[in-house]
Amino acid sequence: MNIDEQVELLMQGTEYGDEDLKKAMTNELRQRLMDAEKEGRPLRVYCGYDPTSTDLHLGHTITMRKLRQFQDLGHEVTFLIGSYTALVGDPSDKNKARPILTEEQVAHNAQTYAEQAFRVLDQSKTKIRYNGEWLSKLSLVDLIRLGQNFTVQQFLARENFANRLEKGEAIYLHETFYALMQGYDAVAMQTDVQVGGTDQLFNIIVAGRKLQEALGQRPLVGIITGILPGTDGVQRMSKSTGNIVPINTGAEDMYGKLMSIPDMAMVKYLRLASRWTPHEIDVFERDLASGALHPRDAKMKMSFEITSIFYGDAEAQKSQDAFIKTFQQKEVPDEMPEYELKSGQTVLDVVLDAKMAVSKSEARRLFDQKGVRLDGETIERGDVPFPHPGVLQVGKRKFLRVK
RNA sequence: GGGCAGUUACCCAAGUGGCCAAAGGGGACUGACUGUAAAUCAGUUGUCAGCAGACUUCGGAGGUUCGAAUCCUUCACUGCCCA
Repeated sequence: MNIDEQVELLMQGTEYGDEDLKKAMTNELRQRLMDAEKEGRPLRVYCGYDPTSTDLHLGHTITMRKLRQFQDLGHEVTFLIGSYTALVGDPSDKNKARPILTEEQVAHNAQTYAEQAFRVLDQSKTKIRYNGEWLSKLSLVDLIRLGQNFTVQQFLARENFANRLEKGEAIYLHETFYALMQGYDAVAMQTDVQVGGTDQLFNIIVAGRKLQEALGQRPLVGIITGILPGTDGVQRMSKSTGNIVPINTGAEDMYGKLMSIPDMAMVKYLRLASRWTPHEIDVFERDLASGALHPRDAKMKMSFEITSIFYGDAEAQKSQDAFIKTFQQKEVPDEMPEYELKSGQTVLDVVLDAKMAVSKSEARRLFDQKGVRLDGETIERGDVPFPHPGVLQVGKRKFLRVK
């Protein structure tokens, strides 16, 4: 790949919210790539992850995909675990302050986090570091010196702080330290390129670059990846919104969840989460627009690709077959949980015992709403003895083989 | 440190003594239509109970009252203004 193609690939799916900034970063990236080639050294690229939770979802992997692209182009990638910053809590893109984690939690989360990350990253080419390595050594005076590079106004101008200010919500002083700490990460690692989501724009472009410059380093190139919408296609994918595609969910579930996203979001998913090249995605987009490609088939391709990243082609194929059978041909899926019927159980008992409903009231509602079927026959009432062994279906997608 | 305002169900937000299990919106769930898409329509959305009814809930604790989300006391948390 020549430099221009590399730039195109690496800038794919980025979002700066400002054309000038994007142009500037594109140019700086091109320059860096050329310099690196001349000097015969790889670029030092990193992205930081705060191990605040253990369940990764597709949205978390966007920056990993980007790192992987750098990796494949021969650059040096560091997977930075924010062991120390997690103790502070990132105020980015939150309307509330994050809870502060204990060291044990951080250590445990970091472990599971990395395990999942290596489904995207090439483990043999990835360095893992913890920012406690250098941040824990800073003294109070050091922190104050870092703070001298910033004004309160710069922080107040930040969108998320400004929002909270306007809404009269709390902004804690310690939250402002976060950007300084992250900026210092860039300095400590002498970073050439930092990858992060749009919520990290301030931390990367303002904090990181400024500190590097102040401390005599060449300011890094910020690669700001766009936001992956959740399964609703509109809102950012996040656990609290409940629109996530989890990573550790099983191939079938992942494939199914991907099939349920709105058409609008398909291309975005490909640009941010797939291994396809910009050109391949352009073709896909064109065929979709011209009608040469049916949206359903298009989405199946997309779902296959993304599922395959995490589970491999064989599993993705199996999931696709199961999907066609269950949802397109309306047959019962091959694999489903099994349940041993105990004597005297009513249908309600089984639904509850198999955790297909949270409470009795909810189960009752499902019966009333004709949401419970046994071998395709709607069961109107829950308080009758379980009629006969068969496949119990609750709602559209919950199946249970009752024996 | 002082003054004022606020804390309601998954989220936002109404409700200022009985008509409140608590308006409205969002989200979620079910059904219809479909491509498990979107849009649309209908319904549901505290728990237990086959209608009736009972129980728990409105930041925490205590109190007034026949009766409290609503009044009082106190504690905790948040914001605003003043210092």
